[in-house]
This record gives sequence, C-alpha cells and structure tokens, in this order.
Amino acid sequence: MAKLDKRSEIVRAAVQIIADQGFHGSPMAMIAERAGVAAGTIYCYFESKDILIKELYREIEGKLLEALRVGYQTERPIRERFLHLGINFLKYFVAHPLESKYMEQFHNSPYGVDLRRGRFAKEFKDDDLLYLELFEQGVAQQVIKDLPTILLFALAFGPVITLTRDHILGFIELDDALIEKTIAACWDGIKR
Amino acid sequence: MAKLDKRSEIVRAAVQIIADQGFHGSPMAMIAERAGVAAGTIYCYFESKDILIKELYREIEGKLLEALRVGYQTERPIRERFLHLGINFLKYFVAHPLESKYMEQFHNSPYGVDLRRGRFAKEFKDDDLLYLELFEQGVAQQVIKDLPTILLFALAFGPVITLTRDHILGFIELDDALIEKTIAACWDGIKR
DNA sequence: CCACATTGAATGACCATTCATTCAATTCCA
DNA sequence: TGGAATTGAATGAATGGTCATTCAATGTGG
Repeated sequence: MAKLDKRSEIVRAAVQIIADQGFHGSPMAMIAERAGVAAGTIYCYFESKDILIKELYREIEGKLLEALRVGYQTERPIRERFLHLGINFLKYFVAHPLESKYMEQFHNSPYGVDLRRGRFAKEFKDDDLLYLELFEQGVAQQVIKDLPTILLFALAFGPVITLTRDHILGFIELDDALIEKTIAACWDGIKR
Repeated sequence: MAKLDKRSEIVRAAVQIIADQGFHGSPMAMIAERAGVAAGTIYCYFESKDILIKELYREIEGKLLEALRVGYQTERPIRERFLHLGINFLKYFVAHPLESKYMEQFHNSPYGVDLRRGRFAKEFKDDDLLYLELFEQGVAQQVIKDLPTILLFALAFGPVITLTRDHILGFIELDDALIEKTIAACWDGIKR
C-alpha cells in the first residue's frame, strides 16, 4: 500500500529537515520536496504543520521510551535503576542524532512549554512516570535528597540535556565510558 | 538628549516583547509601537533585527556578569567560590525575570548555537573565564572530578538552566533556601 | 534655513494552507 | 468479460497573511 509509504516518507523528510533547520526553517514545500510528494499531499496525512510536528514528537518519544525500558528492572536498587535509565537515555540520543536533534528543537519551542505545562498539571507521560516513581521511592528510602520532584528532575536531566546538545553540536565525543561517568556524577547530585 | 531616550525605550520594549513572545513572535512593528516610535526609527539605532537581538544579549550579559562578580573573592576555597557564583547566578535570574526569559530565548535559538560554537573555538567571554579558572584550579587541587571542562559545565549549569526555566514558567517558587540547596546539590555532582 | 531625526506607507520575500483539477485504480453493469 | 462510471489520492498553482526593511516625505532643534 503506497499510502503508508508516502506517510513514512513525509515523516522521514520532516524529521530530517526540522532536526537541522528548526521549525521555522522547514517550509512545508521543502518537506514535501524531500519526501518526493507534492505540498498538498502532506495535508492528506496531517491536518496541519502543527499536528505534523506533534505527531513526529509522539513517534520519537515512543521509541525512546522503548529504549529506556529494555532491561529495566523495578526490583533493582534505586541507584542502579537511576544509572540504567540515565545511561540508556544518553546512549539512545548518541545513537540517534536525528531524533535527538528533533527533540531538542521540540523542547526549545512553544511545544516544549506545553509539554511542561502538562507535566505541571500532573498529566504525566510514561517516561515521566518511570522517573517519578524512582524519585519517590528514593526519597522514601532516604537514598535520594528530600527535595521537590521538579528539582530532582532538574538535577538529573539538566546535565543530560546540556550534554546532549554539546554532543549534537560536535563539541564532545560521548563514548560509553564518558556516558557512565556523567550519569554517575548526576547520581552524586541527587543522592543523599 | 532625546536620542538616548528613544534608544533605551526601544531596548526596553524589545526585551519585554521578545522575552515572552520569542523572536518570531516579535515583529519590529510591535516593538516600535511598544517603544512609542515608528518602525523605521529602530533602524536609526540598530542596523537590523539581528543586530538588535545580539546587542540586547550583550547588554544583559554585562549586567549578569556584574552581579556574579559582586563579593566574589579569588582567594576563597573552590567550593565556596562555586557556591557563590551559582547562587548569585540563580538569584539574578529570579530577581530579573525579563532578562532571564530573554536569555532563555537567546540560548534556545540559532544565536545560542553561535555562542556555543564560539566557546568551542576557545573564544571565551568573561563569565566563561570565571568558571573555567575555577574548574581548572579545582581539578588541579583534586577537589573537583577530573572530567572534560565541557562536562563539568554541563553538570554545573544544566540543572541551573533547567530550573530557571521551570521558575520562569511558574512551576516552582525559588526562594533563597531552595536556591542554596540546588547549588549545593550541583556541587555534589562535580566534587570529587 | 539646514542638517539631521523621524515617520509610516510601500515593497518584496516567504510560507502555510486551499482547492479545482487530474488520473489511476476500482466498481458496476450488460 | 469489456467498457463506462466512480472514487479519492495526489497535485501544485493560487491565495492571503505576515514581516523585515526601505525611503521619500515630513518634522524639528539649533
């Protein structure tokens, strides 16, 4: 069925272009051209550019979540689980630069604000829950500092986000050893 | 002299509007209106929108650097200096939401990428140098983890950036106590 | 009266979205 | 089965809106 084919060509093209030009540098006409379809065709699959952008995010987020869950065991100690998630997180982004750049664009835009607003309103996504649960248990077990969850998020994710950016821009080569050291340092930041 | 007056009205208006609408949501015509001048007048003071944006950044950065230097003493221990800088950093942003939002917009845009590219090319700014020196000394004295400087930056600034954002969006109220705890946690992340 | 500051309408680009039209594939019917 | 009718995916030129920037005209302080 050519229908799915075109859709996925559009998705591929859109992620590629948006990842390195940003939303404003990615006219629908350009996406269409890269996908090998006409401008109007995109609207057969996505109501608007806005909806296309959100849909791409959902697909990428899904794949990331999958990567995070691989080998994740709820019964392991807090620290090990934290390291597992953090390391998988960074490794996923290093292995998937396009997706990584896309998420970066998404988060640093009004879309990202909406996302955060949703979290603030307790509309958590699956990956939020993974961390939320971890932090709550960690605080209860007194292995993690007793700070507001949002602050723990900042301490745990802030360095990862910043570092991912530096990696994307080619400022640092992240190999497995460095990734592990980084996440270990993040743990030092939140552990009691 | 009305000339300086108009210039600073333009600056004020531009920072206000860009801070909460972003660069794309801030047409020159709107900035002009808020400043009480005609659209063309802006071009008497700034060659282009691009130059206006960079100039605003320079002015804000200057004020931030000033705030960081107040009470900073090179002869104090590494940890104390780190806490001093980090705490002043966060306090400045909490006290100056407009500047804070403007910097956020700036960093999350192609301008921010240029900035980072400059750092990567060793074109450091004064505030970079402040931290750079601190990290180098800390590593030499074996009180800070022996990691690449860029990674130390990420560990130290990542949480601050993330948290500033959350504060801007009203997701957390940062009082002095919380600020101190946050920076202390960042220190835990980089200390040996 | 002049040099200079200011004005704001006009210009030219750029872009998301629309929609009349095309046409290949499918359905229908004799 | 063969040919006509129907469908709806795909197209891409046209539309309408937004904006940065320009510049001829106007205002003004010295």
